[in-house]
Amino acid sequence: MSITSDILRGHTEAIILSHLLEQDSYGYQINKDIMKKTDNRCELKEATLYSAFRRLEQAGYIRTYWGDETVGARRRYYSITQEGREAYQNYKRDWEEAKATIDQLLK
Amino acid sequence: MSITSDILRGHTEAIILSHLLEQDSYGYQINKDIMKKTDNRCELKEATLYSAFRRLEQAGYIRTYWGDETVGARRRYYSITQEGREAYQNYKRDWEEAKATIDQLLK
DNA sequence: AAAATATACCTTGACAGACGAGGTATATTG
DNA sequence: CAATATACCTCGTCTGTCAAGGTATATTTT
Repeated sequence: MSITSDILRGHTEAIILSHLLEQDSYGYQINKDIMKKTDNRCELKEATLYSAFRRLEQAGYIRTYWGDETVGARRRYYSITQEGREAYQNYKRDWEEAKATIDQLLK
Repeated sequence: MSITSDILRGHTEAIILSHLLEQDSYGYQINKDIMKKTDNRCELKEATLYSAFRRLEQAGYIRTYWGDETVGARRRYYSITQEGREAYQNYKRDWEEAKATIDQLLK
């Protein structure tokens, strides 16, 4: 069983930022890593991922650069900015509070 | 601070079903009760509530009947069905799993 | 008595995020 | 040489939330 789109919604950006806190990475890899981390319970579909990247960049939470691969397909790397780190803390606070609230309602 | 629409999404139906497990109730009251339960952290907007009612009824998870008020505005009551109880258990399982998964990702 | 607020129901249309389906290009494997 | 894996991307659809609007009755305030 895997996490539904409707539950995922609202967490995509936080999940990506969290991953970028560990290290810079690129779309394809982030996708695979998150699936692996969660035993395939959470899959960010490509279209979802790329639209989130666009929002995050627009917001100034991430920056991008091209990798210097000489072989294989080019990779667009993402790195989290200082604002991104702060935004992540807010996302996390929101999550902790939402989690407690929903837990309280779903007795 | 209150729960965002994007996080709420996917939980509305479960929240309503959970409330109806306690007792039959009507829209206006459910709205107030949920706000009170959560100190205004979770507010299901009216339009959101009514569209959820429609989905839940369509799915056979709730049934409705008119109250027998002789004074004041009429009330449309909702009650949870057996299928609704089963659906609730599934929502709850989904939530427990999603919660663990997201917790794992937002380190 | 008139105006405002609370109780109670409802609909319509806009918006935004997730995603299916499609596309491009390179490298490896059978 | 066809298939699969790696890697990027876009377009259009779908669905749930919600702002804004509406109706009607009862109570409270001015």
